Amino acid sequence: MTQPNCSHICSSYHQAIEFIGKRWVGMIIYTLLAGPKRYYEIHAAIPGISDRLLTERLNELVDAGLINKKFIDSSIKKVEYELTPNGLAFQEVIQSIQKWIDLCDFEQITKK
Amino acid sequence: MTQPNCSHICSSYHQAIEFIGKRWVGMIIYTLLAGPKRYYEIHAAIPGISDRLLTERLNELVDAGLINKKFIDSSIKKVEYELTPNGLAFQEVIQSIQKWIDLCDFEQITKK
DNA sequence: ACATCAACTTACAATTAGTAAGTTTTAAGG
DNA sequence: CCTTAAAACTTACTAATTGTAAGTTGATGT
Repeated sequence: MTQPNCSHICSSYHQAIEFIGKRWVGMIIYTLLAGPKRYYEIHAAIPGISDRLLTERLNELVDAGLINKKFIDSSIKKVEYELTPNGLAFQEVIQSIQKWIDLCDFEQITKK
Repeated sequence: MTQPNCSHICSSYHQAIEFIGKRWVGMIIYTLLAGPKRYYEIHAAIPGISDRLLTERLNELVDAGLINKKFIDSSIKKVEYELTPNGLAFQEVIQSIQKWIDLCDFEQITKK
């Protein structure tokens, strides 16, 4: 599977995992799996995230094509975010992470 | 799937994705899927990682129970790292990430 | 005995994240 | 309408994490 000096697959995997591993990205996508949400709803659903980082991560996710930003009633202050097909497809990654957590009792891992 | 105010599953998922999302963690596990490796071999297989962070991440992964550290010939300077069963199980997460990358043409996403 | 290599450490600079306060539209109440 | 408040950001600044580069320690090889 892995060549000593890794190439195409390895480097795109590297890029991908560093991108989706950026702080809060996983949680934001997870939250939007339940359907489109307003900015303040996402904020409320993710305890601990700050305005600054939420805005930044949302913009990055929009740039990456995983999220769409919609202005409701063409108003600047009524925004809705929703997953694109690529963002939705990420659900399967989340499910495999959840399976892995169950399998290896992750709570115990982080409680040391 | 997701309740408005997320609970047990959500928070362990959060912990898990923040942990595996820490810089280089994904790459280190990926590299060790090919079998046990010496410190310098892991270092060589992951372009860009520094000594400092490699040591730090390896220690964290050992603490989390995803990697075993073995001293060869009981020498301090001959070390081998290998995945534990929990670490190995992470392979399925990696595979789902790779499927997702193929599906959504990730190269294009990061090249903006 | 000397140089070299593996596996770290340490010190410090640069980047990224967290905190808190301020802005600007929009909507709602009196 | 005039004021207040909320949504969706910005900005300025502090704290934490990462990157860089050099140094340390204990084998190994010649």
